[in-house]
Amino acid sequence: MENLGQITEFKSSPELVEKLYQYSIQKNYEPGSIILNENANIHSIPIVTKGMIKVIRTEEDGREILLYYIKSGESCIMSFLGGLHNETSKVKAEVEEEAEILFLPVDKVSLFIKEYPQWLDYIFRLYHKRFEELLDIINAIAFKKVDERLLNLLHKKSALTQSNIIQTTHEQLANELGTARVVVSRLLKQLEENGNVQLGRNKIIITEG
Amino acid sequence: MENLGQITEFKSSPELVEKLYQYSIQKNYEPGSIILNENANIHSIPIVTKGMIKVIRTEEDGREILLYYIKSGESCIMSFLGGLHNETSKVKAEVEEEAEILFLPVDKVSLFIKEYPQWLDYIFRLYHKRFEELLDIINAIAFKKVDERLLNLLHKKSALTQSNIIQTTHEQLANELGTARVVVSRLLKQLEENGNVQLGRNKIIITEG
DNA sequence: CCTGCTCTGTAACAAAAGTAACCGTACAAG
DNA sequence: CTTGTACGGTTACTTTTGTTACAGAGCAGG
Repeated sequence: MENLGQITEFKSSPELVEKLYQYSIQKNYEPGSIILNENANIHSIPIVTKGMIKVIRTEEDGREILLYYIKSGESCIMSFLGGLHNETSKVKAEVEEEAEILFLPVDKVSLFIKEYPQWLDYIFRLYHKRFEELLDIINAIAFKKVDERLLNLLHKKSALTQSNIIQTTHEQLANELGTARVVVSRLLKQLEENGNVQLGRNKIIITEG
Repeated sequence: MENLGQITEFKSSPELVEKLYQYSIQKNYEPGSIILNENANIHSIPIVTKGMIKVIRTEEDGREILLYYIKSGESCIMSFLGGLHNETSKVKAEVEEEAEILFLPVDKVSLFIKEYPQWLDYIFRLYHKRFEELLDIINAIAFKKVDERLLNLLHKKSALTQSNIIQTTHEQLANELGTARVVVSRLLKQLEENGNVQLGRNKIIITEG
């Protein structure tokens, strides 16, 4: 998705698409860049047009947990509400894959809601999606064991990158799951023994499913 | 709150309030009633005008976890989005305190969005609130130990009922925290020894804070 | 006053996850 | 080639939470 015109809700309104491009500022980011920091003020909302971003919740002591990914064509809906209410961000957003992002000033966000019903539909759809993802996360951390969550995460990453080779470190995975590196190493070893994965340096190969 | 006109967003539009009453069906419920079941179809969204409702996420095996409370004047925003997209509910809603609820058909929900900006403001505000509550829940179950979460829950209940005497059973608390009864009993005993609470049958008295 | 029910207290044990410490190995930079 | 650093493997141990099982306490209804 390199063109906002491809977004379902926007197909019926080229005018909206044009306005979006007109009022947004485009920026490019390398993997690892921080788009949005916890407690940062929000002046504009990001719409991802290329690449992928991950949204992370952090605890004061530095521990983190992955909430969800923002894929191309999607926006960070938390920024949206935060911006609307003039609040600071409750999450951190980090670039996972080289990304191109449009930043739309919050005043335009509100304006477009009044003028373009498609824009509101878009926002609602994303809201809905994020809500469900958060519910899934809650179920996972409340009821699932770490090994199952780990395997799920690997599958999700595999699906996102459309490859069964995952480039990451145990430390990374531990952060995203909100646990410690040793735990991940231990469980990965088990998964390898069970034939679920094959381990390498900075690399995990999924050998089933 | 017995009157929708008292809701911040609605003060500027008595017309909207009138319409809400006109198109809604009012029902009354006893504590323990289930307003909305997981996987139920959503034809109308509930607006609580009296009492309190709790929203619960359940796992297939019967385990549950409390998400948040819907207080008087608030609505179940999950139903809203679910209704909009013609989906089934992902959560269960149970009456905590004797409640009076207005049910507004989903088609009216969409209609009002177009006609009354206040209605949209209301929806956005609730969305925002729920989102933050979900984030808090995630932080709690990911990073906090059960004893801390238990104490938090007790304080929350105390604040909601404006009383430091909490009427509940250990079983109840365990369900809301997504853990087992023995665990809660054990931790409550510890809290009692630490002087945080005083225990009785069907009753917990908070003795500090 | 007895009976049956629900609620609570405890013990003993198992499983899962967290923590600390240490070592070897791959890899990049010099 | 050497050296420093990041990464992964492993051990030993603690803490936390889950599980099972059972006994006593309070309470309502007959």
